[in-house]
Amino acid sequence: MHGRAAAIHRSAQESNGRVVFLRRLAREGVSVETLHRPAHRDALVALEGAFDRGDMVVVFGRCTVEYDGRASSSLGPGDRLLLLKPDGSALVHTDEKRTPVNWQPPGSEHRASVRDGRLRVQSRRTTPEEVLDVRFERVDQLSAFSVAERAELALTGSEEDLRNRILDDPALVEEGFEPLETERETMAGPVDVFGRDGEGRAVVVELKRRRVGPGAVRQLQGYVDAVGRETGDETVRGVLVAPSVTDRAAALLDERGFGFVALGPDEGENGDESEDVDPDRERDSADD
Amino acid sequence: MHGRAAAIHRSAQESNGRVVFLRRLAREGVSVETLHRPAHRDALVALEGAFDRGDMVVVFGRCTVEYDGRASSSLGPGDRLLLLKPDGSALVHTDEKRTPVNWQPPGSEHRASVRDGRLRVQSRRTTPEEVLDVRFERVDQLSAFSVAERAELALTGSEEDLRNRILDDPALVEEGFEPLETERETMAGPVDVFGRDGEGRAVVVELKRRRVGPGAVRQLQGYVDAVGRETGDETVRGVLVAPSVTDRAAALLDERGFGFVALGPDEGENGDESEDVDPDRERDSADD
DNA sequence: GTCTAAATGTCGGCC
DNA sequence: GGCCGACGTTTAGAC
Repeated sequence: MHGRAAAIHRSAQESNGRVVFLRRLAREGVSVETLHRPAHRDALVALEGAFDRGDMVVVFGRCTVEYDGRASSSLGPGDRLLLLKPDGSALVHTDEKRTPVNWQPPGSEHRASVRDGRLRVQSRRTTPEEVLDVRFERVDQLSAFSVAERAELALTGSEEDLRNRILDDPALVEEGFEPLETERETMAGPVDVFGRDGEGRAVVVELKRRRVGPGAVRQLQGYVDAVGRETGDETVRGVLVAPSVTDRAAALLDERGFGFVALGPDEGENGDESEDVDPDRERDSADD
Repeated sequence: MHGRAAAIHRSAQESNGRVVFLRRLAREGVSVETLHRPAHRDALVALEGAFDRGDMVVVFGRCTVEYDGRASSSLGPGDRLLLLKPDGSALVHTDEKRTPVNWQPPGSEHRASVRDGRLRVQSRRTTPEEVLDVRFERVDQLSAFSVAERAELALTGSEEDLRNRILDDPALVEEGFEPLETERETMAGPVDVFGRDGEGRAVVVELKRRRVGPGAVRQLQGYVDAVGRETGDETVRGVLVAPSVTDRAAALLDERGFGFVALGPDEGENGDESEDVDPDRERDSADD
């Protein structure tokens, strides 16, 4: 469409003897442009056009990948899918795993070139300085997608939902609990919910949306210690709120004298027995 | 190519009046099959063929996404790219961010169907039970890629590299340090490096490949406490090894009397002044 | 920008 | 399969 697409058409015809397919659709604001088995030069022109238009680009082919930045990596030749987003993200996917084998975060700058008979896509960013280099020896397909319509993701079941649940009904933590502050700052970091119990003692509440291990207890311990030091109060209590705990976490909670409340972010989850439950009772007991 | 492709061709011709493009290439073990603006039934047949062959699939179009499992989410209509992998992974990408807006981990099972005039791709897994539902109102393009060649990723700059660096030259931690055990188990979790200093005192070393905050100090504290309790030794020392620390982390290290060694996983990184550096000196000092 | 912790985190390793 | 911590984590929110 307009100057860019024309340029791609022209290049396609110039591609000496190789079969190049190009299709561009524009309907309801969405357009797709695809090259099959393009010559590198044609792929290059198409890429530059897609970058200019702010398209999402998919390149599939045989390539190598080099990365250098926070760490360094090298990936030998193989078939991969490269996804380039207009926000500067780059993802290199193999046929396995949810996580890309290599990537570049949003804000990076993509550049394409042809060198040594290869299509090269470079993505660079700063702070920290990082470079991703994808060299295609063969491009099987290149597609540019124009993204017209968006929508917001609505997600439930987060830690924030758990917090709201507790602020709505503080008795879920324990009878008489009064929340005073969320994200209360301490030297060890922010406390999820800070409040007082029925007898006026300070209570640090740490929330987790899912089953927790020793890390959550360390976190709670760190906050309890920090509040203790910073207020001079030696009687600060700690309570962990989570759907469940591992054995080790339960033992640590016990050792430190922390409370545990079995509660998840969703309505349907173990919200009933909130009376300062001994963590041992929450685990699968041998006698049931 | 062979039965499957033929079936798609046939279906394509049956697609009443709609323009459908199909291309299948097979060279050097790689093949690509693409439908442009397919009717949902054609897309369905192509998807099933791709699942059978173990192809990587990309679907771009206007869709809604529902997810229910560890959390729940809903995503209104919009243009997205769906990537389906033969290992059961599913990724829904918008034109922003490195992280997919919705996904399903490896091991899930993908099923495609046509319902209510929409192409529906469902991905389900168990343990935990999770479902992803992508409903396409319009498919702009569907591509199936056969992945033939793979290669292993070689990455350097990890925490393991840092550990090896220290095991090679324990004096980097401090003069006289003797490593005795890695991944030493404690109730609070495994200690990166456990050893003794020149005076025979137990030393817990926590390694981090990058700049650390309070979390790393809490981790170290948890291990030091655990080793202290489990051995009855009150004199256990803690040392954090990382390229640098935040102010809060430095203050916590100081408070707990832990040591800090400025060292990263790579050769070129601050490996020189390893003599039990006061964390304060590692931070940007007001007077330089 | 840095800092701090959440995340449908994902992933690997060990049990 | 659960548990545990690393990860080029990424991302959001606060300062």
